[in-house]
Amino acid sequence: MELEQAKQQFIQTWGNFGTQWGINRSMAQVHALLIVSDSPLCTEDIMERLSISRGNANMNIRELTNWNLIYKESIAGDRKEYFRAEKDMWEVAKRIVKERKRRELEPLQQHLAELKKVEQSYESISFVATIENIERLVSRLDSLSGTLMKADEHVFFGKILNLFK
Amino acid sequence: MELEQAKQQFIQTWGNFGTQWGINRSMAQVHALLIVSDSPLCTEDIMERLSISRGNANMNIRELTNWNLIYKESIAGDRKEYFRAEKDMWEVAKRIVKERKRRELEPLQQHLAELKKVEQSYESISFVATIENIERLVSRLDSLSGTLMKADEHVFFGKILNLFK
DNA sequence: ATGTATTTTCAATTATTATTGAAAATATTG
DNA sequence: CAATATTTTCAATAATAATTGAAAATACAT
Repeated sequence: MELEQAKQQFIQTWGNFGTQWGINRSMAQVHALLIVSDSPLCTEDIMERLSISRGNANMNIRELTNWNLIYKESIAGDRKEYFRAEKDMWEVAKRIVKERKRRELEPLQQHLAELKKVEQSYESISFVATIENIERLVSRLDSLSGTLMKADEHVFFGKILNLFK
Repeated sequence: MELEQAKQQFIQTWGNFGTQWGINRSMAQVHALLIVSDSPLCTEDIMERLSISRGNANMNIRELTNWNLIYKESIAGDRKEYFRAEKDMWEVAKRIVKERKRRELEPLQQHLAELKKVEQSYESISFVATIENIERLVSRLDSLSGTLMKADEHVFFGKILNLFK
C-alpha cells in the first residue's frame, strides 16, 4: 500500500471509530488528518483534504481545540492559523478521558444525587439501592480516570500488569 | 419527588447519557426501565411505559439481550416473554466493556496491523511510528479491560487506589 | 481609517439514524 | 390441524444530527 492511501485509510477508520463513540465523523477525521500530517495544516488544507465545507472544518477545529487535542500554530509570514495535533496517543487518551469526565461523569453524578431525594417508602428502597449502586460505579470510574490522568504511562501499566499476574 | 417521577427521570437521564456514547436512546431507555423495575416486564409493558412502537421495543430488547444486559424470564401460565435486567451495575459495566472490546477494539487492531504494511520510505517512517503508538495504546486499553473483567470489584479498586496514594 | 484576508456564525439543506406499524413468520394451544 | 397469540421483519416515515455556504464579524496591514 502507498503512503497516501494508508493515511486516507487511517482517516476513514478513525472516523468510523469515532462515530461509534458519539464523536461526529468530521471531527474524528480532522483529528486523524492532523495526526498523520507531518506539517501543520490550515483550514483550507483541511477542507481540501477531507472535501468538507469551511463551516464544518472551522467548527470541528474549534471543538478539537476545546478538547485540547490540537493546537494553533503560527507560520512566520503567513497570517492564517495553522493546526497540529498532539501525537502522543497516550496523552490523547488522557485528554479525552479528562474531558468526558468533566462533561459527562460529573453531571451524571449530580443527577444521581438528585434522584436519591425521592420520598422514602417501602417501594423506593430498591430504587435508591440501585441508584447508589450506580453512584458507586460512577465514582469508581471517576477515581480510575483521575488515577489514569496523574499516572505515568509506563509506571501505571507496569504496576497494573504486575498486580494481576 | 415521587417514586414514579424519579424512575421516569432516571430513564430520561440514562437515555441521554447513552446517546453521548453511541447507544441509541430507546435502547438505553429500555435498559433503564428494566433496571428500575421490580418485576420482569413484557414487550407490551415496555411499549406502554416508554411510548414506543412494538418494532422498536422488540429490536432494542433483542440488542440488549445480545449485550447480555437483560435476560428472558418466563412467567408461569403466561405465554409472553418477560425480561429483567442485570442489576449489579459493576457486572453491567464489565459486560459493556467486554462487548465493546469485542466489537471495536479487536477490529481496530486488525485495521492498524494492515496499515503498517504501507510501503517503506523516508516519508512513511513517522506514519508507521504513529500507528505503532496507537497500537500500543489500544493494546493497553485491551489489557486494562481484560484485567477489569477478571478482577473482583472490591479487590480491584482497593489495589488501584492504594497504589497511587 | 480603508481595504483585504481570515474566521465565525447560523438558517437552510442534506444525510444519517431511529422509529413506526402493518404484514409475515413463528410459536403455542386446544 | 386450525385458530390464536406472540414475535419478528422491513419498507416507509419521522426525527435527529451533520453539513453547507454565503453573509457577518473580526483581525490585520498599509
